[in-house]
Amino acid sequence: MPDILTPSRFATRRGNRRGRLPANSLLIREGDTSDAVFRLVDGCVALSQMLPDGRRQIIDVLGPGRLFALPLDGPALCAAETLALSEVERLELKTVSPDEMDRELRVMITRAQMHATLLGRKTAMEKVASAVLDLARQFARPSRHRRVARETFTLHLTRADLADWLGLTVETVSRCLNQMKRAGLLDFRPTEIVTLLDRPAIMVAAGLSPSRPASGRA
Amino acid sequence: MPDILTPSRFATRRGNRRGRLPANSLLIREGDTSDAVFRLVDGCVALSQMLPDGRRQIIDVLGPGRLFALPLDGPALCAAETLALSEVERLELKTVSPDEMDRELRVMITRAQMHATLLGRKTAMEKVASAVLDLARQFARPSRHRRVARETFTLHLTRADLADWLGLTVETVSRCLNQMKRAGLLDFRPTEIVTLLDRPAIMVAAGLSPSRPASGRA
DNA sequence: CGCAGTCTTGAATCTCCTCAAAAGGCGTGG
DNA sequence: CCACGCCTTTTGAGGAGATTCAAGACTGCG
Repeated sequence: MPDILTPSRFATRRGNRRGRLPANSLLIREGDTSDAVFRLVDGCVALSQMLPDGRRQIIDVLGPGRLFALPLDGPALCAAETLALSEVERLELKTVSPDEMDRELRVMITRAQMHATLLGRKTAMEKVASAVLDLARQFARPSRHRRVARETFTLHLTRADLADWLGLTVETVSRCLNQMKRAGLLDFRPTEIVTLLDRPAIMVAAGLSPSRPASGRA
Repeated sequence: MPDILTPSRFATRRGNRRGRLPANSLLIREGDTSDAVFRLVDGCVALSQMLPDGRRQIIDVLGPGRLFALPLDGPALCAAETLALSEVERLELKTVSPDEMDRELRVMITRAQMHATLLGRKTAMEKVASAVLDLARQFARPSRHRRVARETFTLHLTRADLADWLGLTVETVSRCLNQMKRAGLLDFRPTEIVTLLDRPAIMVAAGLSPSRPASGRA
């Protein structure tokens, strides 16, 4: 169970605008409204919705730089929770430039559209491969060996998080990931450090031609 | 196959801002960019994406009043096509108030988020029931008998469109719809006029408590 | 060291898909 | 007006992919 940490409590942390939060902090509850937005400075945040019976869907996984908790019209505001130790900045709504808000809204839509195609039309394997590519871009670690360009990233999500993001079950996610590992497409030593060993093959597995961009941001 | 009708060709129709388009007109192709947006005055438009191998996902189904083809950052602009005889207004980007653009962006996000939950976490039956409720709201027909409040709407989508919207197959959509019909939840005489006979039961079938709003617009 | 939580793996089950065929609608043309 | 063809929809039977259920392995932590 995530700790609860509402926007107001967050705001009172030394009265300032910036805070460091442990993993699994619930920043926003579904249905909350507020006069502020948040910027993820470092770490990882997930936006999610729940069905009445407890089924969960993670709408988006955010990496450093993303804004969240933008005020939306409908009643369907997402819950937001950290998936890793994160640094979050609270911004008064009025202090955010319309341009920046706008840009974030567009990023959200673009990503939501791509994700809808993933959820509705891709196989389990394609979903997992697509997720790996997206996370590799958002959470890339500087490669230690400069010569071999091996992409590595920190997987902040648990299998359960991945499942809720991709519309699968934990077991299916695990099976796909290990299948890719056995096939030599990627590797994960501890479960949270993932290395892409064969990016073109992963792109094919994701249902993309090995060249296509597939980015969701500018 | 839809007729093609690019924004430029549309714009040259008598050089004016408004046009009446038959069903299955392709208004925007995936990847198009433009300096204008469109407002759906009457009819029905679907936004969709295709995977390289032809699988299609309908991102959203728009009813009268909605804006579409807003410029987005990423490469993932949707194709837009009419699903019915529609009246569409072309608006120069500069003439649209930022507020209105903003509002539409928020509607799109809210709906996209709800739809992600539907695609990732609902059963076939729940998906179809949810779709029926959404369409009933967007395409409600004035009820003839004022006394009995029977909701009726025009189903502009084919089974194939519904399938591509809900991440199902035509057959599954047909089976769910007919199952609801046999259970007395709804009726469709010609396939395109749908009547809600038992709204609470449909809401339950959609995975909602029978009271919850489930709206995606203000 | 041992417990709790996460992850992996296997076997059985089920939902939804695939394939196939028949039925219904609708416009065209005889 | 009916016949024909085309397209959409419906329905059935069988199969596949993902889920469910269940157990065991691994990891981190007190």
